[in-house]
Amino acid sequence: MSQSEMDAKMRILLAAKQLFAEQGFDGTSVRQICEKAGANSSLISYYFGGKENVFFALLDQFYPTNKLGDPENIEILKHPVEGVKLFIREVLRFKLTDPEMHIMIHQEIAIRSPRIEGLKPYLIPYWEALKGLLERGKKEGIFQFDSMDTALSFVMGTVIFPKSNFLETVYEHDQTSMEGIIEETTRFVLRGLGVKEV
Amino acid sequence: MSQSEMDAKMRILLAAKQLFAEQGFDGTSVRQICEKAGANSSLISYYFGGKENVFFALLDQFYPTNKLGDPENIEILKHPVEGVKLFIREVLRFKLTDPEMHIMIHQEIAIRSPRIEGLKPYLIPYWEALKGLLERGKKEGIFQFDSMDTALSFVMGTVIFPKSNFLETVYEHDQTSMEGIIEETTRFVLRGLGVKEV
DNA sequence: GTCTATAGCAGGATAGAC
DNA sequence: GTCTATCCTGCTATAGAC
Repeated sequence: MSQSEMDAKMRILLAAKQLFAEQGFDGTSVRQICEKAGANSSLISYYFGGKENVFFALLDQFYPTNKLGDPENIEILKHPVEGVKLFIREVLRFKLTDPEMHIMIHQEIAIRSPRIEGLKPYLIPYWEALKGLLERGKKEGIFQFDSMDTALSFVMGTVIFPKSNFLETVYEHDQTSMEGIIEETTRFVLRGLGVKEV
Repeated sequence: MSQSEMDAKMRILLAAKQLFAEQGFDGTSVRQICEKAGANSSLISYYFGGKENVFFALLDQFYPTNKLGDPENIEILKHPVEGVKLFIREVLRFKLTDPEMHIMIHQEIAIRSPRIEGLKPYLIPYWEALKGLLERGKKEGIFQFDSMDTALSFVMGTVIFPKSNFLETVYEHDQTSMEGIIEETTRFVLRGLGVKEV
């Protein structure tokens, strides 16, 4: 792959990422992407073979490798509280460092898009890991909840729901650092799960 | 409005509600709606004046009146804990009794659709009320959090994030009653906000 | 590799018959 | 009020020149 080809492809990817996040996959046209990328619209077919494949190319390019599966973290994941902390940190780090990707994925989940099937391999491992942590924590008496599904939804909603700009008039727009947000979210979740000293 | 007209309009509304929830507004065509409704596709223009107006007709028809604004609830809203309980109950009641409407609205928020402007009058009063409760609770030392925006996002994510069917393989599909879900969600949120005895 | 031009289709909306 | 037929627009994708 030549340097210029790499650039054209990458320009298309970056433009698509931004537009998908702003307007959704359906709401974004191939023409729009290429105009923003300064490329000819036929190049989408040439490089990717269609708009849908641009979406999956974005996942390959920008979705982080699952840190929760790292061997070095195996020990941490045996401790429910530390495991949940790591889980929240990883998800929020992604959400806050690449908000476009996060929003794009959130949209796909929300609209139950046909691309969900292709998304599952990227997402499911995280939620399986969380479920394992919740199960273990409940068994050990550290977490208190009745329904696993409600608990999963609780943590999921808390960590993946992005700041919605339709509430801009309600938000105070307080500036909180990434570490601050991670810390406070962790406190919300662990307290919510019934952990006493957080 | 004659009885038969009422029926045709209503059949279209119900079909649209279901399809919007399943496939999103953009992913649903006028032809599809009318086929499901057993009506001619030109009737969308005749009755509503376009697809977008079907969306807003759904809001008028099915969005609940804001119970939090009822005079009888003024006293309750002065007590942060009781107020948050009422808030969660009202939002979850809507989400669980008319999931299609809830999912449809959640989608619009997620994709930042152009219809958001028209949605705001329906939604903002709830979030303003919640913000007031959080402020008061924090001032009174009942709730503990640093960032109002993070706290708002926390409660928002918890109550509005719907069960995502892409996680069907992860969920246990435990059957919990509406009251059970409301109770457990209330516990998550109040605990998360730092309320001790819940 | 990158362009122009266009095929081919599906969408929303409407005119006009009944 | 409800239908058929059709218009127009915008989309993705591709053929083929350069």
